[in-house]
Amino acid sequence: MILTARQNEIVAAALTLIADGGIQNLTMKKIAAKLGVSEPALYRHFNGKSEIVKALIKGFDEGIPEHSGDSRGLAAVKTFVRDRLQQATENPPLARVMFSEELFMDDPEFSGLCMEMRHRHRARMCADFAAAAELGEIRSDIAPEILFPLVFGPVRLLVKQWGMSGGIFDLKAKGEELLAALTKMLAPAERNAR
Amino acid sequence: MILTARQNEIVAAALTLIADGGIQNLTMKKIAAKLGVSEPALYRHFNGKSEIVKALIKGFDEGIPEHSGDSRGLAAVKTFVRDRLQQATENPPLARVMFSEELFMDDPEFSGLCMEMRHRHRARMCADFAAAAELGEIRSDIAPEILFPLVFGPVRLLVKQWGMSGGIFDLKAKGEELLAALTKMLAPAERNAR
Amino acid sequence: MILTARQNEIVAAALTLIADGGIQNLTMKKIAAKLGVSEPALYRHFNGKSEIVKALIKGFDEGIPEHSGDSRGLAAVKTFVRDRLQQATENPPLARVMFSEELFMDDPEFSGLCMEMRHRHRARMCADFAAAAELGEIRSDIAPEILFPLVFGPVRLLVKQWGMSGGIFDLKAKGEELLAALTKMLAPAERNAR
Amino acid sequence: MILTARQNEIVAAALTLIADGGIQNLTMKKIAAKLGVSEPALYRHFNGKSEIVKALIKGFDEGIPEHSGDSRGLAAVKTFVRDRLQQATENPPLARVMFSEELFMDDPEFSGLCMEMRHRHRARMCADFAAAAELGEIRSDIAPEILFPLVFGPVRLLVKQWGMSGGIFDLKAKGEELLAALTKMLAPAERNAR
DNA sequence: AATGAATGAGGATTCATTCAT
DNA sequence: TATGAATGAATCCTCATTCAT
Repeated sequence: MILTARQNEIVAAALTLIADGGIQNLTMKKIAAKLGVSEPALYRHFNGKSEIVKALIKGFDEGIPEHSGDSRGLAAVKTFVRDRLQQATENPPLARVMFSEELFMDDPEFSGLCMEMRHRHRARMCADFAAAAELGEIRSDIAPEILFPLVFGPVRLLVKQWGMSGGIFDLKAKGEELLAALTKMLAPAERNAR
Repeated sequence: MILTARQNEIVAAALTLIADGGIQNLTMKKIAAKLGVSEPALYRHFNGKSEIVKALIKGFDEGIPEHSGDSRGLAAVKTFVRDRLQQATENPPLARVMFSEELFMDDPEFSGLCMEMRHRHRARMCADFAAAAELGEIRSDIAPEILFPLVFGPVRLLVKQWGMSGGIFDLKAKGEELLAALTKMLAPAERNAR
Repeated sequence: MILTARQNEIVAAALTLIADGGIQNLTMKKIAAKLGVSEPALYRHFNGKSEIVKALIKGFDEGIPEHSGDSRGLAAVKTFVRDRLQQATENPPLARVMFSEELFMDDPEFSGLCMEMRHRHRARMCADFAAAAELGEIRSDIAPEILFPLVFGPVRLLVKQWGMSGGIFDLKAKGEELLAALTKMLAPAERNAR
Repeated sequence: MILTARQNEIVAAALTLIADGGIQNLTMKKIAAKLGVSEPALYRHFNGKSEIVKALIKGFDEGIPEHSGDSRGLAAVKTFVRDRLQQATENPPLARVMFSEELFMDDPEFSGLCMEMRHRHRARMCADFAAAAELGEIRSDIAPEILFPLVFGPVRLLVKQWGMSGGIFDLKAKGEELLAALTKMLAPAERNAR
């Protein structure tokens, strides 16, 4: 989906508004005010409010490469995590919205979109977990579908807290601590023995 | 905080509405309709909408005993987790709201309430982690403040997914799987020991 | 009209409320709150809000003797003025309402009541002016119906300003200054010559 | 303050409504109905009800020249009075509202505005009274601050009665009678003179 | 004599959206 | 491409009043 410059401005304004005050704070009037234009002007660029929200949601996917490049297994998982942290760091409002599917979940129009994204990412990560286990990078006594919440639950919580705290701590540093701990915990039993 | 029967009905209706369609779906009109009364009737029982939301948020705390009974360390953490799962199972709408602080975060009136609760629970869990480490129940090479997201990130994610899926899987069973995995991962590296 | 003790309390509360915040501030809820009772309780004592307002308006007449006692002419006018100042001093909220017929004028139910009172007082004063002129107490080159606004316009303005200022100055003293000035101005031309 | 055509229509409608039924009668719905538009349409032209009332109050000042032109002393006072009568005659609803500060007094937002206006006019008149006394146009045995209520109390009462009576008499004619009487009463006591 | 619960009517305001210009 | 004006539907909330207790 390619957006015009104006469309990008609108989506960015919408994101900031949501980050600032939740979905309730996202009104056409406020978007227009943020851009310094009148409300009807927005309708030149989007068919309506939901189109804006949809563009915003789809924008989350941007910057998430479809494939993990040449990395595989544990490395691919870590890269994925680090990319999310990077994304949040670069666009702090995103951090407040990124993992708050419930914001959009209520509207059936958006919940499908969100679910599809979530499932896609999940499937990808599960494949990587399986590869990692096979490669002996991580312990194999935990099912991949359990590994997913084990790894991404903490990541989401961390990003959310960072967003809600207004970016009071160093997200990337804390993220690395988390990854280190996870690495330790997921290490194959033999390694523990060294 | 003791609520009258009618107040409890109102709060329950409000919870259902939020679970159904987010905060946006929580309107006085809809609460009234759910109870089969007129809107103004609600104002006999609560001073306004925010009082209802506040009562709802405070209600989360109910059923969460202040202290962990006689259990300590790891057992206390597990009990806390199981209590949350039980709470969600008993009151499914709660599962959709319980860990969605962002729903209320936008309103400064509620965000304080939520934060206080969160911090209280977190402090309690961190103390339990520290005790568990000291008792040798869990590994001691991970700081308690990292342990917290490591354990509760997955729990939150699981509960949220259960809520959003409409309770399609067995929350308690999946929760036990999660706890089992966490127990494994957090186990002290015996072969490594001293 | 004889009111019970409770009715008097209600009317007094109503007067205070109006003085405090205008007719808009007069609600059954606030009257009830001021008396520490529930709203329905008020309906035991008055048939409704308008009955309360009517009682209040009629109360203005209380303390205004039907006849000027044994005084006549200028003295009767002065007595009437002094009585009004006394009434206001004794019951400051009254000062904010006393001469604000427009407060009630809008409701046809009350405007009649007010008009009748006003006309009655006016007729009485005009008779006194005529007597005063005949007695040679005041100049006779000004028609009584013009004398009325000339004397009571200033009195009303004074009382109103006192009420609105929160009683910041000495109403009676200023009233005497006013009466003195009026006496001078109304003195028969011959007197001026002395 | 320059108002658009629509804004002027709205303010005029508001004035009529207040004149008709007091502040209680001033509702957005009724203003809208009077203009034949929907309620929300009003919000394109004013930010809210209080903005309308404020514009209305400020409008009172319009047509009141800041300075008394080239007239001074007694002439300036008379001009001011005649201007007020003219204003009322031209816009009868204004007559019912013009001197009813208590209508707005309850709302602190408006009472300040009204007081400022009143004080400004009063100061101006007092200066003119002082000048008149110095010029020997009026007697000097009455203090200017007493002269003010003496002159404007009657004027206000007259205008109010005219407004409340629905314009049943000739305001300007009665006003001239009043001015004539005041002129007589305020005339310096020539025979008394030094 | 008093209350708790309820209500229909109405209050101001905000929303996303449309339309003529 | 943008706007000013407008709107129907919805928002929360307050009003005076009634009724069973």
